[in-house]
Amino acid sequence: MEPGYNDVTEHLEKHRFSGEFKGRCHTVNSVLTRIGDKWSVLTVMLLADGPCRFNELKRRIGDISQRMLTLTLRGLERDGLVSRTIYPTIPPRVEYELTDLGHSLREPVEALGKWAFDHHDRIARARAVYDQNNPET
Amino acid sequence: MEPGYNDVTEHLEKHRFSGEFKGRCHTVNSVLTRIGDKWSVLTVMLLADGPCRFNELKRRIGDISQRMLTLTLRGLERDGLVSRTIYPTIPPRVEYELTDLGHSLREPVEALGKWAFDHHDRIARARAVYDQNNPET
DNA sequence: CGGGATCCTAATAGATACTG
DNA sequence: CAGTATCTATTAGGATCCCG
Repeated sequence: MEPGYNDVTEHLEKHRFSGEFKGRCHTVNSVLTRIGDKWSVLTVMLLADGPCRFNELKRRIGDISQRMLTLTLRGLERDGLVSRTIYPTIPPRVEYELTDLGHSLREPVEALGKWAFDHHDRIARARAVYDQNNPET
Repeated sequence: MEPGYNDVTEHLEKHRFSGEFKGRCHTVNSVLTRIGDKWSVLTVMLLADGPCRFNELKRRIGDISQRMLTLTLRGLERDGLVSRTIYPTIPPRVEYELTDLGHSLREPVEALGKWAFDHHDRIARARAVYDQNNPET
């Protein structure tokens, strides 16, 4: 499992009794950390269209390395968001597909996506102002 | 701006015309990457209660280092999600507070939080199953 | 085609010490 | 109190080669 997966459960155990609110936040946080990595959300969104093979997915994402796509898919599979089906043909054919759990993630993620889209210009402006007032190192 | 902020705008520029859908995804992604870091969401959630001083925030979060809290707050401030007010008393007093933009982020984040909370047991089980079937390296 | 294994770099987190 | 500076450990991510 090489590059460290920060474990939701462990994190939960550690913080569950340190206050309901904070507990909830750490749960949110662990999920955000999980799907907030560089490729997970994009992958989930692309898989929303339907099942997809490894290399097709790779092409559609475009600038992802083979390694990261593999790791991303393994992570999503481990969390039960994506299923992996092997067709033992020659050449081999492997299809990835969103599970129900994976599909259920779309709604909140798209809500956040909408927020991002609605406000990204405002964020960009805020950054410009900030950078203006805080000269480069 | 030391530890690299992956720049929303730049990312947007690069991907805006490579398809509306993918463009949207990259936008979502950049926002997720931003707020998906280890502390941002937790910080925003705690600030939702009202203004808070640096060290009080640090205490409430508990296991954050001074450095990371500073970096997190700077990032949030730069994105216009948090305001920083200095009261030039002795000792100095600095209050952080959510801006309107920051407050508007709460809704989608809480939606995701709810999802996380509703499904984290299912995710944990999925992981257990996966790890069962995929013995440790 | 769909990866696994390996090597390498860059980004990020934490610890510690110091400062106005 | 509210940071900055510095140093180190850990992680994420890319490149490359290989294999069934």
